[in-house]
Amino acid sequence: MSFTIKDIAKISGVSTSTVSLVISGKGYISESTREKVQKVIDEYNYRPLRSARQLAANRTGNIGFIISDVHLSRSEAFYSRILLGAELEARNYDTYLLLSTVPVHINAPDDFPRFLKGRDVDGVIIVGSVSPILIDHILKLGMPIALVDYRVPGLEIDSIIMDNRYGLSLIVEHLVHQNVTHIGFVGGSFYHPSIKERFEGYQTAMERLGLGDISRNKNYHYLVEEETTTDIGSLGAEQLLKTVNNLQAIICVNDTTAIGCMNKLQSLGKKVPDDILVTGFDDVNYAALTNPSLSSIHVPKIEMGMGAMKLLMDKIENPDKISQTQLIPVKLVERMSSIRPNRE
Amino acid sequence: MSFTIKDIAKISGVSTSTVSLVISGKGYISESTREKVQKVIDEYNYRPLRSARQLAANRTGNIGFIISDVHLSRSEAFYSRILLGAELEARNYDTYLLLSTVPVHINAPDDFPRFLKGRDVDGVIIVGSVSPILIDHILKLGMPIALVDYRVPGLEIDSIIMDNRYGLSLIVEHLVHQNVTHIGFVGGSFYHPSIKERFEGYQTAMERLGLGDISRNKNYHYLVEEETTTDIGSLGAEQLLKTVNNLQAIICVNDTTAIGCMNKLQSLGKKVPDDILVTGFDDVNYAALTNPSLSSIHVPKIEMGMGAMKLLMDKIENPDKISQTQLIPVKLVERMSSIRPNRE
DNA sequence: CTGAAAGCGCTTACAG
DNA sequence: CTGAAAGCGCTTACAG
Repeated sequence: MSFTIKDIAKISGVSTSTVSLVISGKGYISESTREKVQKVIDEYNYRPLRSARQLAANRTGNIGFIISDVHLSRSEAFYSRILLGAELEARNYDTYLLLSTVPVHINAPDDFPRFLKGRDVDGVIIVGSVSPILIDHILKLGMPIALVDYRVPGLEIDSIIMDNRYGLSLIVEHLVHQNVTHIGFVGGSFYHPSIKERFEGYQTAMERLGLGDISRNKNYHYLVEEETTTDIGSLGAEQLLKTVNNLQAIICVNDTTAIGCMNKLQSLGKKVPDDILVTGFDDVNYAALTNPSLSSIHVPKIEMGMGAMKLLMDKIENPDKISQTQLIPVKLVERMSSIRPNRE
Repeated sequence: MSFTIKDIAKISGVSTSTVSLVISGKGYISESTREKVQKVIDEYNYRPLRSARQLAANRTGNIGFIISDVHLSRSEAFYSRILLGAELEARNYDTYLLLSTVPVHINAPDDFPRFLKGRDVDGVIIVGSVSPILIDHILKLGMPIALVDYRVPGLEIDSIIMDNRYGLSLIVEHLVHQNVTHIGFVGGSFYHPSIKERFEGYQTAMERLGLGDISRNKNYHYLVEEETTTDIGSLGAEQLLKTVNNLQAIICVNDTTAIGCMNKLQSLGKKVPDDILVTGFDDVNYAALTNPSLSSIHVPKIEMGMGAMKLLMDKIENPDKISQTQLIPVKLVERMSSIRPNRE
């Protein structure tokens, strides 16, 4: 068997309480004692047994990471970065992440993540939109939640969201500065707040720049009540081309749709950026690899994941803390797809 | 607080031992007692606390799932299905999967998954090729391993692999039956055994069908010491076209390279399948969505993940069991990309 | 087939 | 600042 806290205590000549205190960093320990004990711990490479620790401290040491199956498969490049960020931060808390996908529409309690049925996590991070039934259920369990890229207005839950409206205003300004004014928008279902905010950001920015007639013109935006896929991007491009004269640019609600959009434009004989400018949102890692490279709004995904983990652990340690919403800043990344040629 | 085993014992009028036995299904319990206790458990929706259980039984209840960062990012569609399979099976053992990526080349112990440093898993599943240093280290820890899509000859480790050679013979036969004989091969680094086996399968099948002169002709295959990406597929297509007269078909080592290959062929004005046939391997979920749809070798990924989990749990319960290698059968899926038009 | 009891390896008031 | 001791909620020989 491995060493236990008793062994370490005996070797160091102190009590197990003292060893425990040294490890956890809690309480007051004289510097000399701490050093003495720490030396023994290091020497024997001692690590406390998780399950014993958990049992005694009434913590599981696990955090649930929940995402809808549809989001994960549709925007894997986006959400997997958030998972990575959360995992990186989890290491600082000596916590493990338990990943679970859930159906978009929860029908039965059977669809809940199984770590919820046991008492196997101390809290959960939920990424993207998810059934209100699930959130309700977790709340009733009294379990802390941190939301990423989602919000439930009216509920007291920590959340981390990116500044979608601001991102859209950056794009619109970038285009208008190039004297591009006939700007279409391809979006998706408002079920996801980010999608809605991006569309609203488009409208607000257009109106602010005196292009309100365009942003309110039905022909200028193609929205579908579906998940944002490359297909939606293709359909949107086709549709806008059909209904709008003199279309100069298409703002896509995210990079995935932008890629579908560019492919469709090219297969219809329209060159990007020569004939039409295209932009995305999220700046997923393949955005720089498309041809032409895709202009996008950079979203710090890793940081969002880390932030969620921090918020959650903070909430677990201080249950009475007031919940907050963090708005993560974004920035424009100009690439080939949105640079108008021969501007001079 | 929640109910404990003591509460259940008191309510049912038995001892905690009996309740424990009912839950675990171990030992002999009279049917009537079992029913009585089970009823109370169901009624109060009792679930034993993991950490207590783990502490008492000296099990962590966790399994580590290790994959190299490069594999995961290159073949995400393939390996994520294996993860899903393992997760599905994990539920049957009431076990959680702890996911960790590792660098392809481990340099320092710091690169090891952190669940290895603690004693936080009962065993690990390793997917794809991984540094021998890591495997050595785990073996020294005395921790059971199950390998998926990888093998270390000479070591006693359970492994699950697909029948790569047989898959390749199916492809070659399928092509030759259509009177296609000028068949090239695009592959990757032999660091990964599957890649090597597929190439060898190609050679063996070609020779068996009397086309040995082709399979041994360097001009007929493009192999690079790199991860198999779409780029490799493009390069391979270009290269084979350049060096081989009358090229009729290209067998790609997996679907990813096949997609790069098809794109390149089309951009060079060659039609698939009219001018050249193309095949892949793995049958990832987007293989059916390419244009033309891609013929491939179907690999039961979910089943492989489940199988690995079973092998591993079996090994954990019976440490003296002899390790085995399971060869998973594969089958050809004929789609448009390999059907020669106007055969009649 | 079932119960009493020890023990798993920690944490945490409590006392000093 | 440190130690003795109780207790976390289970499992598992052991006895009967």
